[in-house]
This record gives sequence, structure tokens and C-alpha cells, in this order.
Amino acid sequence: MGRRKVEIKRIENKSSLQVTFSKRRNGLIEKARQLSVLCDSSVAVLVVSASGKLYDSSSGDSMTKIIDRYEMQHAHDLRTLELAEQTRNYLPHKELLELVQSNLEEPNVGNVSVDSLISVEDQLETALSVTRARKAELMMEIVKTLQEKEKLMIEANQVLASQVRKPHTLMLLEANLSL
Amino acid sequence: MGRRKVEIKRIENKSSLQVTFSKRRNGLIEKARQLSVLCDSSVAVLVVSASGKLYDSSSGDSMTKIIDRYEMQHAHDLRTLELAEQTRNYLPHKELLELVQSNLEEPNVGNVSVDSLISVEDQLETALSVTRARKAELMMEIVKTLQEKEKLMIEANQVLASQVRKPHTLMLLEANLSL
DNA sequence: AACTATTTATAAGA
DNA sequence: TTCTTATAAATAGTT
Repeated sequence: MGRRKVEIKRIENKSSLQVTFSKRRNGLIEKARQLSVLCDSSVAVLVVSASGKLYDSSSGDSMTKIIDRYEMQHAHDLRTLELAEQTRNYLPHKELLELVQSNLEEPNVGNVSVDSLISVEDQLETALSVTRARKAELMMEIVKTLQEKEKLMIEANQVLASQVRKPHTLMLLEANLSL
Repeated sequence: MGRRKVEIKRIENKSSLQVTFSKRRNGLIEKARQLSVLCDSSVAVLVVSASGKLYDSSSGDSMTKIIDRYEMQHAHDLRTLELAEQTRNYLPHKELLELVQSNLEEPNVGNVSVDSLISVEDQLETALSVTRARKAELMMEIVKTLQEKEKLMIEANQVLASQVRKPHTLMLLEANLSL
């Protein structure tokens, strides 16, 4: 729907990619809003640009509620399996929660009950730690990626700077700009 | 874009709502896919129908990765403020630690001591949460700084590249490299 | 950021 | 539901 028909494949030209990204991103979000209003539903859109910038919109319910709805459906997806793998020595969350329930219901006597509660607490703490560790891991990945990008750009910059000083050996280095 | 212009407001007729929901939902997901491919980005769409049924699609990265990217960005906002609010009623860390110390030293009798220990544990937990939130905040700052650096380097690189092409106007841009 | 020629999405009908 | 088609809406290339 423009002057020409466009193939759906990566746009190579950087500036036209930027323009298209902006136009279509806005179009997508507007379409999401319309669907939400017309059909009395909730719609969330998350867009992460090639450079890692996040754009989001939610209509109907809040983003948090919509994502929670998704997480609920996918309580048994890969992330959960990954965690299960890591927590091999621990009870699965569901059983843990049931155990907590039963411990809370019957006020046991003696140290047996206390010991079991301590164990449950320990295991819950570990499950929580694994989740936190995963979050930290993700953040470290982002930092690492950005640092690598930076390194490559410094190198490209140095080569370009030397080209400015010795202009008789012209080289095309624009490819490096797309890192 | 059909036989008639339609107002963007809730469709009352149930069966035409169902038809529109299905058509526009598919349209939205296709648009998301196109944006992802054309602009080398990741796009997630989550739709919750009026009856609560979930439809989702992700292009580029997986849904989990895209949602994680969102959660990361929003780890601060409300949750951190909430925690700060909660902490206002609690003792500062140093005093807490001293209190723990004294409770551990004298093995008190009766419920008074137990209650106080429970309160201390609660306060320690909150202090820990605040520390974690601060850690996440610091990491986000690092990411932000790196992203800004990247932007500046891309600009510097473009200026240098243009200098390589027009060597008669030599400029020193190395200062930008020390960012 | 606006403009407009075209393509694309879709509302209504079959 | 699926297909058809008239029309509205989105957008690619241009200014």
C-alpha cells in the first residue's frame, strides 16, 4: 500500500528502514487499539528495535495484566523446564506450595514440624534465587552485547580516523557501521 | 477499509464482532510479522478476547525474551517506589544488624523475644529487597550509558566516513573516541 | 513532516 | 467458515 509493492524482507537502506520502522510501528499500535475497542478485548504490543530500544502499548487492560495472563497460560513452557532442571534437588513449586499449606493448617508439635518448615523455607528461597539469577543473567547478556558492539565501533573509528589522515588509500568501511 | 467506513467503537452484534475479531486479529499478527522482518526487530502481540481466551504471536525473538526485555525496563518504576515507600517504616540497615546481634547474644525466654525476632526478620527481608532493587537500577544505568555511548560513536563514525570520502576538509575527531 | 499514487486490509454480501 | 468484491485505510516513494 504505497507507491510500489514491497517484498517482506529486511530493508537494507538504513534511513528508509528507520522511516518504515516508525510508520509501521505506529500503524501496528493503532491497529491494536482499534481491535481492542471494536471487539472489547485487551491487546498488548511489544516492539524491540534492532538497536534494542523497546516500544510498547497496551489497550483494554494494563500491560502487566496482559503479560500475567500470558504467563499463566505458559506456566509450563521452556523457562519453567529450565528452572526445573536447575532446581533438580528441590521440590517443584506446586508441591512446595502444597507443603506450605499443609504445614500451616496443622499446628504440629515438637521440632519435626519446625524442621520441615525450615526445609520448606529453604527450598522456596532457592526457587526465588534461581529466578533472580536468571534476571541478572539476562541483564549481563545485554551489557556484554553492548560492550562488544562498542569495541567493534572503536576499531572501525580508528581505521576511519587513519583514513582521514592518509586519504590516498580510500577504503569503504560503511559495512562496519551496521554493527 | 471495507464496504463501509466503520466507527471505532464496541461492536454490539455478537456474530459480526466474532468475525471482525478473527479477521483483525490475524491482520494484526501479520502486520507484526512484517514489521519484524522488514526492520530486523522483534515484535510480540498478545490478545485477550472478551471471553478471556488468549492469542499470542512473536516474531524475531521468542515471546519469553521479548517479555523479559519489557520486565527489565520496568523493574524500577513502580516496584522500586513501592519498596521505598515500604521501607520508610523500617529501621536503617545498620541499626537492624545491631539489633540482630543483640537478639542472638541473649537467649531470651517467652514470646516477647520470638515476636521481636520475627519483626527483625521481616525488616531484614525488606532491606534485602531494597538492596536488590538498587542493584537492578545500577545495571539499568550501565545499559543506558552504553546505549548512549553507542549512539555517539555511530555519529562520530558517520562524520569520519564522510571525511574519508571528502579528504580536503580534514578534521580531528579523535576526542570523541574517549567517551 | 506532508503529500499522493498505489497497495493492502477488510466490511458486507454470497 | 470461506470466498468475493467494493471500498476504506495504510503506506512507499516523493517533495
